Amino acid sequence: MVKADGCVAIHADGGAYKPLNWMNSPNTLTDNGDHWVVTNPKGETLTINLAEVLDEVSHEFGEDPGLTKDGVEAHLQELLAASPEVMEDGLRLVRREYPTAIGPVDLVCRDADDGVVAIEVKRRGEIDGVEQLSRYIERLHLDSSLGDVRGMFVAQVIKPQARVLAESRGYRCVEVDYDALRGLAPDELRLF
Amino acid sequence: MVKADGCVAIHADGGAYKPLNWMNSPNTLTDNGDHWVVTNPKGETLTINLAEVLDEVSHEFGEDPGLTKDGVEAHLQELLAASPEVMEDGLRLVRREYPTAIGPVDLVCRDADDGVVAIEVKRRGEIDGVEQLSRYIERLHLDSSLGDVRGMFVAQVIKPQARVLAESRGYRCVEVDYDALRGLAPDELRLF
DNA sequence: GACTCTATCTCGGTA
DNA sequence: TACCGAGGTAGAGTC
Repeated sequence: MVKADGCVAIHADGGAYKPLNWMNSPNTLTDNGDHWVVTNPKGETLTINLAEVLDEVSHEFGEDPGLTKDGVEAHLQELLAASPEVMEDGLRLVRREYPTAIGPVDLVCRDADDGVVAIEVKRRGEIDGVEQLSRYIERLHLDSSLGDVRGMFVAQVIKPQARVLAESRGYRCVEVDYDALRGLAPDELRLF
Repeated sequence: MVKADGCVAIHADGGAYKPLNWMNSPNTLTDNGDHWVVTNPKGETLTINLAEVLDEVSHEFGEDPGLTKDGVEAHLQELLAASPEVMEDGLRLVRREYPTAIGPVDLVCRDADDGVVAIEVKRRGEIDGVEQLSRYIERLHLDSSLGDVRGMFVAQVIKPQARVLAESRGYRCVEVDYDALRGLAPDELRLF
């Protein structure tokens, strides 16, 4: 199996996981008819002798959409959506993944005074997360139906630089404990 | 990719080694047209939604010949054949894989006194290796052209029980250092 | 980019 | 059969 990045894998007809032999990209494949030679910049060589060719097919698959994993940032967001009061007393969820033209806002809530709060959720709170929140808030301000929008930056750990930037822009910073949150969540969100 | 043992692997178009997702055999695959459901006895489920089918090919490959690895017992035997004096002064190779009716003897040599020596080579010397050597020597004694045959048991490590048995039968025990042997071998046998 | 840690790890070896 | 350790580990997350 030769993939789009040039890597080569030789699979046996059993055992899903590991190829018999392989070479990762970057490499170069030379097709010599009855044998292929694959070499990489480290000077390693993989020679494949072809005894018989039963089939040979090739397809273009285009961009790899990749995988999105469950149980990390998405799961943290889910837990916070289920228990907004953990972040601030009186907070109520308006919606998760609130759509804007520049991407969805993780959480939009209303506070005890009915003011709109835009919340950016990260596992590790760093500067780029604060910038992201700023862009969303700027965007939400254009939506006159929401009135004034307050920002809140929520993460398991917020780095000092990120905290300074966020607070200088008037965003509240909240650190949350993932495990405690998990214990607090309603049964249907718990994994055990 | 579905293999002969029923295992299923979903590969992205890059990164040779690891599938995006997979399920090992034993399992059962149910083809529901637009989606496949793979389940295993542990109760785990893998559901594959088919967005588009570009190609579908199937081949019978027959018995898997497997892989034989270099650098293990066969390689040790090769190195010893190239340097018999490592095992005993004056030893000269007669031949490797000396054929008998019950299988090949790893090495047959002649010692300084021109006596025939049958040698069993193992990575780890255990009792079954000594028994194997005994059978070969018994067999070689039937071959009157060789005269008396002495036994030698050679391994990287010889277990105490195996050593006791071998020496009680009059076989010399020799432990050899693979790495030292490798450094000692002629250039064409060296890998670097 | 270097380093650390996890894995439905796989795979081989040994008690 | 269970446990332990290495791997061309790969791959993701972190500093």
